Amino acid sequence: MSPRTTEQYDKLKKDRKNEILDVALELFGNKGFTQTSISAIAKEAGISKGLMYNYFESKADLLDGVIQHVDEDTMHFFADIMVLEDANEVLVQLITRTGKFLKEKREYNTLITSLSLQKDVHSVVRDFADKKMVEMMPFLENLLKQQGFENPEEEAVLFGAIIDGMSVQFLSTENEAYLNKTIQLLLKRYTV
Amino acid sequence: MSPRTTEQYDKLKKDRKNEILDVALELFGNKGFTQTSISAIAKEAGISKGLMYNYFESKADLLDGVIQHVDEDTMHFFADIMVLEDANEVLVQLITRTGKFLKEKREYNTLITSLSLQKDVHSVVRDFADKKMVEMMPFLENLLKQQGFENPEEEAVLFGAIIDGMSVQFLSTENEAYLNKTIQLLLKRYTV
Amino acid sequence: MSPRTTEQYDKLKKDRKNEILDVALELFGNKGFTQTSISAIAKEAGISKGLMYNYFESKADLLDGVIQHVDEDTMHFFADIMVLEDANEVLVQLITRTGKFLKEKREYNTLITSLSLQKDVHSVVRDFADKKMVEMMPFLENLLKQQGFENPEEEAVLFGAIIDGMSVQFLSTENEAYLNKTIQLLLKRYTV
Amino acid sequence: MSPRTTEQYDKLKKDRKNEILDVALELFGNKGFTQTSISAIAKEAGISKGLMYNYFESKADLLDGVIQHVDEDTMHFFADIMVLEDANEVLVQLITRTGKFLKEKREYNTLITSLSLQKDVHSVVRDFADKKMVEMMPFLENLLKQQGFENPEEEAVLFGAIIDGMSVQFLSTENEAYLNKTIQLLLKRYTV
DNA sequence: CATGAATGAGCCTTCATTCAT
DNA sequence: GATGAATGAAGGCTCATTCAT
Repeated sequence: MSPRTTEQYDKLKKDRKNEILDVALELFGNKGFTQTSISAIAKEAGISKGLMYNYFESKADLLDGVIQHVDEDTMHFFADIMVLEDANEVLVQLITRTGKFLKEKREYNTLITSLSLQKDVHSVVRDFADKKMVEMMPFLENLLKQQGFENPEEEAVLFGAIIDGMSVQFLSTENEAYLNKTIQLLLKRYTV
Repeated sequence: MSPRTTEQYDKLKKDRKNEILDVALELFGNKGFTQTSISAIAKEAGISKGLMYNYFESKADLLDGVIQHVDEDTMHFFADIMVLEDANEVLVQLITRTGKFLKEKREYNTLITSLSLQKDVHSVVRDFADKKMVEMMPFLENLLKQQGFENPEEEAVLFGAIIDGMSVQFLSTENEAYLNKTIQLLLKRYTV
Repeated sequence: MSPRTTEQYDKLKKDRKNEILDVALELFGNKGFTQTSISAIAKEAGISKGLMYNYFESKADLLDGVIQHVDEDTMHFFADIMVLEDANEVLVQLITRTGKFLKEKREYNTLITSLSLQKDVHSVVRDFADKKMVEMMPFLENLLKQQGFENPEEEAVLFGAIIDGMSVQFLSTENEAYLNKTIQLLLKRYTV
Repeated sequence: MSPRTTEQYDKLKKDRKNEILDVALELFGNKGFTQTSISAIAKEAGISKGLMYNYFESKADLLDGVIQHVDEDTMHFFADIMVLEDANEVLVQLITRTGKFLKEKREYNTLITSLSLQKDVHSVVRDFADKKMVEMMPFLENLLKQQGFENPEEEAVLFGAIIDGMSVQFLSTENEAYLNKTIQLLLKRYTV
């Protein structure tokens, strides 16, 4: 009889939006952004094509939404590492959580990696990549210095490359055993 | 006015095919496979759209062609390394040539990496990746053993990860200086 | 908290309806009927899309409403002219009020003119145009006869054409100065 | 066996293009630009929707094409009037040819008038309207002066209004008899 | 009475592929 | 062998209209 309250609407809308974002992430991640049609996402989400545009202004906007949505999760994933005092413990967490992150958010990582390989990358991704580099490297360097490495700067470069290589290998092959193995080796070399 | 000989025709056809493949690689690599239209390739190659189908059955077939075409180049790139006797020299060549390969065949590497991240990957790419893994690792292990590494198997895994990480970093950022730096570090660590 | 009386409701409903009609007229007139969406009207009127259908059965019905709504105004605009006894005064009023009408109800006039140019015009507009012709011409003829014109029938045709030409020129160019100038010329020629 | 020559292609393409332009003009003129879909034009022209884009880049481009196409005709319609020496003869031609132009190019005139009533008018139409005003009025003034009118400037304004009014009346009602009548009155008043 | 989520048809446009010449 | 006109199936997006609440 009476219309829904604003709160009810907001809740409903947010839930549905999240559902769409989840479906979109799965398809974008597995098939690629361009290869995934709005229709496919709508069908998978069980809604009409038109309704998609009630939640997102355009396909590009949906992509933004997907990335930001997971970015929040990502923060949670690594947030409390920064506050740890022991450098060794930070490295342990960094390595193991990266593994967990890759497994649990595989579609997201695949999507981001794919996008980063394209020339006309959405600014969101480019910004993200830049930030990662600028913020991460000095932080890493400092950790490795505390671990007693002679050339922490050089070691940080190699460490970063191993992480990225391990990631792309896992995302390409989905070989979880090999990922676990590489993580063990990282722990062995960089932590005690 | 005399008709061309069969050989001349074959030569012409091969040249033209190679030109198409070159153009296709450039566009596929920079814009992505899906984002590149047959029309665009034809126009860039200076031929008609229809003629494209004289050389390739479909867009997918063209992609196969592109990959195989560069694969031959790739072989040449690394072929004579295998016959070297000195393990150190092999590693030096392997590392430096990988750098050269990334720079000179950037579009190709971008294309392959992109494709390998997709679920519905063309079998060609999947096969290629598998082969790389199966053949490369034991070869690498052997080299590192000769270099005196205590755990050559483990070291091979890390070496491979660094190579892949370095690659994806370069392909994403196109930062050549950083690539060169990483190559130097690889040489420092794995060769004398 | 006491329920509103029926009268209050009716009043409220009428006010709201008029507001919708005003907004619709403005948008239809400036952007065109087809180019104006129900959503845009609802948003501009500050009500929900759904409520629009409480007042109007369809977009076409809303258009009907808009036209009839202004038609009432139009009557008021010209109503008391008819009762004037002096033919000269009637003409003066007819000419000057037409100018005022064009300026004050520009959107309406633009809308009507636009609609009248379309084949599949809503019957409302067609009827309106016919009526205007049938009723107006004899009335005009009579006036011009009283003003001493030798061929009042012919003069009425030209007079009507000037009015329509002046109108469409103003609606197209929005050049108010030129409109005023034409009005002065009309007064000069047809009144004393 | 051999492909068509460039000339053959050009001829074919031009013919087809003209056919599309004719159909588009008819539909745009009768139903309005926005109300006419590319599909409808293609169907009426007996070709596929996709082929439309082989001839015109977009719907807006097609509109441009339609307008320019008829503009050429328009020039021919009025071109040789300018060179006549006798002012009276020029006016006779101007009036009668305007009538002919309205009848023979009714859809075009309807389209142009419709477009000129919209705020966001395509620049082509706006330019056209401006030019008409700036070039036409002094020309008209001069003619009427030669015809012995006391206030040629004022008379030109009225003459122009009658032409425009007559036009919009005909385009709205399609009443050819009334158009002819108005033309006779114009001739009577402005020529001998 | 009032809301806005939801639908589905239709719109403009692109593109791989075919085919008459 | 070579051309580019032609097709038809999508794709992204808009919008009038309906309906559960």
